Amino acid sequence: MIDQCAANVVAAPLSGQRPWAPTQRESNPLVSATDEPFNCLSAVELFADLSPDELAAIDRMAPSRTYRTGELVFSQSQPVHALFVLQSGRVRVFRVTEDGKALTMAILEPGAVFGEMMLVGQRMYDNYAEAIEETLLCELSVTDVEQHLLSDPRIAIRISRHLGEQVARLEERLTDLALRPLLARLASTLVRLGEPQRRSRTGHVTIRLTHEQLAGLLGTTRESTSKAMSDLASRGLIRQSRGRIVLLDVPAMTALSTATA
Amino acid sequence: MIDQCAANVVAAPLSGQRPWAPTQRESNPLVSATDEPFNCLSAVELFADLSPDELAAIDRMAPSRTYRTGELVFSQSQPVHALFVLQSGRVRVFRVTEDGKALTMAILEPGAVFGEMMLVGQRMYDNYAEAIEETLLCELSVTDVEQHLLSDPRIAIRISRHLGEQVARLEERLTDLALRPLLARLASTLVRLGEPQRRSRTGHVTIRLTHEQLAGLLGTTRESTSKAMSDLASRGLIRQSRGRIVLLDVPAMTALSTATA
DNA sequence: TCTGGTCTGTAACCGACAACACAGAGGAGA
DNA sequence: TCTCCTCTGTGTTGTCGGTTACAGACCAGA
Repeated sequence: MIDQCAANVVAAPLSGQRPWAPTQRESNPLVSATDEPFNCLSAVELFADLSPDELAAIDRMAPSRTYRTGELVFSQSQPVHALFVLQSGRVRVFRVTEDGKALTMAILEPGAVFGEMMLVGQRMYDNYAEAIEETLLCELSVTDVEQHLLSDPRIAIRISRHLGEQVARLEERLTDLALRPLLARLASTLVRLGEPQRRSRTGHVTIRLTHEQLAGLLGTTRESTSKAMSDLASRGLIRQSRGRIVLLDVPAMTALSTATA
Repeated sequence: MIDQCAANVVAAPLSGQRPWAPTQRESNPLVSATDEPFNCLSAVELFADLSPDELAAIDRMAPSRTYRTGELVFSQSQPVHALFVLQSGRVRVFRVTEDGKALTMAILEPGAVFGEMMLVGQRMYDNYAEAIEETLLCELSVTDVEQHLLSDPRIAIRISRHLGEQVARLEERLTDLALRPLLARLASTLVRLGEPQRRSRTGHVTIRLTHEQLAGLLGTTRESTSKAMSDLASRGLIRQSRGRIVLLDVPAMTALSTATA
C-alpha cells in the first residue's frame, strides 16, 4: 500500500521530468513509515483548546509518515484525501502550469496544518506539495475531520479562523503582485517569512531559502530575484550567504514594502 | 446612529477624493433603512440546512439596510463588525494602495455572503466594499456569528467549505496573475464570471461589467483590457455593448485561458 | 434636441522584467 | 586537495503591458 503510494509519487504527473523542480533530485522509492501516536497533535494551534485525553483520541486516528527531500506529498494524480500536520521538516505547496512554470503558494514549517482543500469536496484542486527536506507528517482523513473536528465548535472556530487568515494573506499577496514592483514585493515577502520566527537577541531574523525558492514565491525569475536581493544587500537591509538570508533592518524593509514604484 | 454611519461613509478614508473610484459619484447622506425580518436569509446556501423556524430566529437578529450606488459598506476607517448577506444589488470588494491604485477582490451578486474577515479577529484587514448599484444588505454581528453559527456543526461545515472555496479561487487567481499573459487571464476571468449564471437557451451568457470594472478584477489598466476585449471580439468569442459582455463560445474561451504565452 | 458625462477604441512611447547566456563562488564528497 | 554541482552575480536583448493622449460613441437629463 505504501509502496503503491511511493510508486505514484515517482510517476511524474506531467510529461517529462518534473519540470517544476529547480533541479532533478534522485528518487528512491524506499519509504520509512513511523507509528508513534500521542505526539502528532500537541503544539498545533488548531487543537489548543483540547484536553490531553481528547488530543490523544484524535491522535490515535492520525498515522504518521516520513517523506524524503523532493518527494511529493500530493499532486493531481494523487489528490488530497487528508488534512496534514507538519511535525518536522519543511513542505512546499505549489501550482504548475501546462508549460511547467510554477508558483509556490507556501513554504510550511513544523506545526503547520495543510490540505484544507479536501473541505471543498469535488472541486478541482490542483496544488502540489513536496517535501523540501526530510519531513514527518501525520494525516487525518476527511471523514475524521468532518466528524470529529468540524462538529466540535472549539475546533470549528479555529478552522474558520485559520482559513480566514489564509484568505487575508492571499488577498494581500494578490494585490502586491498586481500593484507593486518587484523590490517592494520582495521586501514584504521577506518580512512576512521572518514574522513567525523568534528573533535572536540581536534583533536579526534568519530565513533559510535560496533565491530560486524565493523567486517561486514572488512569481518571478531567479535572476530578477538575485538582482533585487543585491539591491537590498547594498542598502544594508539584509545580509546573504548561500541559502540563508539575514534580515538586518525589518522596519526599513517594511517601509520599502509599501512603495508603489 | 445610522446618520453617523452615513457621515463616516462620506468622509474619505484616504486623503483627497476617493482615488479608487472610476469617477466621482455624488454623495447624498440620506439613508433608507428597512426592517423586514424573515426574508433575509432564505436562498442563502450557508443556511440551507436550517429549518424555517431556525432561519427565522437568526433572521430576527439581522437588521437590513440599503446602500446607494457608490456608497461604502465598510473601509479602514469603518472596519468590519459584521457578516453581510447581499439581498439585492451588487457589491464590489476591493483594496487600495497608498497611491490610489485599486484591485477588486470580488464583485458580489445577490445571495452572496461577505465580511468573513471579522472571523480573524484583530488582524489588520484593509478591504473596502462599495455598492455599485442600489443594494440591500442585512448583517449579523460577530458575536451572533460565533455563538449561533459556528457552534452549529451544520453551519460550521458550510462556513469552512465557503472559505475553502475562496482560498482555492484566490490561489487560482494568484497563479493566473503570476504566470499567464493578459489575454488568457481575461478569458479565464470572463468564464469564471459567467459560471454561476444560468445561461439562456441560446447557450450564451451575459455579464454586466464595464471594461473599467473588468480591469480592476484583472489587475490591469482599462486600456489594456479594451485592447484584449477587442481581440476576443474579433475572434468571435464575445459580443460587446456598453457595460454588457456576451460570451459566445465558452469552450474556446476556456481553452484560451490556459494559454501560457 | 442639445449637452455633458460615461464608456470604448486606438496609437506612440517607454520602462520593468523575462529570456538567455555565462562566470565565479561556496560546499560536499571522493 | 580536487571535482562536481548548486547557488549566486551580472550583462544584453526583447517584449508585454503601463502611460499618456485623444477621439468617437452611447446615454441621461435639461
